[in-house]
Amino acid sequence: MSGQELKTEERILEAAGDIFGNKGFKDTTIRAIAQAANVNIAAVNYHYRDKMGLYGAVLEDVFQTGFSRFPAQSGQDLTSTPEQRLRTFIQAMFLRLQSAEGWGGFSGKGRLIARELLDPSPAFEPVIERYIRPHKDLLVSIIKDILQTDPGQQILLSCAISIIGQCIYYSFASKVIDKISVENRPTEENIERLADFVWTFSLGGIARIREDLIISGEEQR
Amino acid sequence: MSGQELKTEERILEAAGDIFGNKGFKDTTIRAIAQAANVNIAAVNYHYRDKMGLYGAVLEDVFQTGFSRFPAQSGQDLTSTPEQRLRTFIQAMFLRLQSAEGWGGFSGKGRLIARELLDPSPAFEPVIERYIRPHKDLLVSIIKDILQTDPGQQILLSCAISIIGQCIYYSFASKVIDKISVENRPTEENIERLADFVWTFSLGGIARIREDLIISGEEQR
DNA sequence: AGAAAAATAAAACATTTGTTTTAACACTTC
DNA sequence: GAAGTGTTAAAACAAATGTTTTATTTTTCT
Repeated sequence: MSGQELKTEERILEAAGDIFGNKGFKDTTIRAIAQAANVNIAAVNYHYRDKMGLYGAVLEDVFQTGFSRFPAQSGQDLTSTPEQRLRTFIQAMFLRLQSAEGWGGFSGKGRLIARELLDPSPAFEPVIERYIRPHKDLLVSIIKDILQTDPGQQILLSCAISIIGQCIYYSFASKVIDKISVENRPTEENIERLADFVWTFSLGGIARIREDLIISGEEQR
Repeated sequence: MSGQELKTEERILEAAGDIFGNKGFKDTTIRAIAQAANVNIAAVNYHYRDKMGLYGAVLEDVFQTGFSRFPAQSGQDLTSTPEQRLRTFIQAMFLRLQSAEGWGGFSGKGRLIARELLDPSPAFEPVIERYIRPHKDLLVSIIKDILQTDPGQQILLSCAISIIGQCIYYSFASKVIDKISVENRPTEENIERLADFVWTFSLGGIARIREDLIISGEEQR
């Protein structure tokens, strides 16, 4: 072995995560990954069959570690209020997307999910079923508890999209946000504050939607 | 001229907008554009110097037509409430991003902005200054009017990001949203409803932020 | 109409890049 | 320790693709 910490296969996975995240699938060259991982070009094909195979492995790895390190619900969630559960959910989302121990915020793997949302690859399909959909279901159930009524899938989903959209936009548009306002850059120190802002904003949003539901419900009588 | 409606230069611009939007810069080949535009490959280089030159022209054209067709404020905005102005702003944003007369929603140019937010190209810089920044300033001033107080740039910006994030997420993640819930797909018929949902949600969010400001303001005394 | 300029077309070029091949090396197992 | 298996390295290949060149056609201007 060539005297490095991790072995070839893992070094490739690590380097590939960063470069794929930063530049996207097409813009990433196997040669760049090989160089960053200090590995021969052929090693990539040897271990992962082809570029797409490597990408699929990266995707699975990134989601696996991200969701296990920052679960969307904490242990004592069953006893806490739905509002608190929403806070846990949003905080985890920000930490997962932005923190260095997570997907590395600015120059890291967090942008992989943004890329997949924009241009889903075949490798994303299983990730959706295993991670995204349950994640969405959890959020919807939290929202339902906050609303204290079931307004139907359409409105629940709209609420969920509004919340997720806020969170992901920070990692999505980070470069432009940075250009316009440094203070709102999702750095390590800002993460918690930004997450709590989104939390408060979303609670207000849900509350207003609830009021609207009640009003239109009364009108219908 | 080869018996087509528009002349070569414009046909290239039109085709390039769609393909760049759908597949991104790197994934788009000049040959594909030439074929879609019914034009020789060399015509692209002849009229736009190189691929990047064409991309820059597309970007400018897309933003120019988008913002002139769907301005973020209507004529009588000065007399209307800030809440109504926010509604106009959000509706315009959805129409711009999603309608067929705008940036074409699902398979169109709306995704160009998403791509630029993720990976800003040099050609985006002037677009930011000419369109994005004034657009942001307008939104911030509306929010300030709704809050009836100035909480400082940081919170104003956070509000703006939360609102913009919701809007853009629909065009950003449209493919995945479609996979999870067809009802929330931003089609022509859904646009207005979705925009009004985001509007209501955001008004609630801003209201809650305002309450928080007042509380923390009183505590400080 | 004729010359000059602009536009279009076809082919050739040069570069990048994913992949394969072949050989050398390292490690495991009996 | 030798055979076999797994891994790494260098070079070669083949396809894709942006760009240029050169020739031809069309348009414009006087």
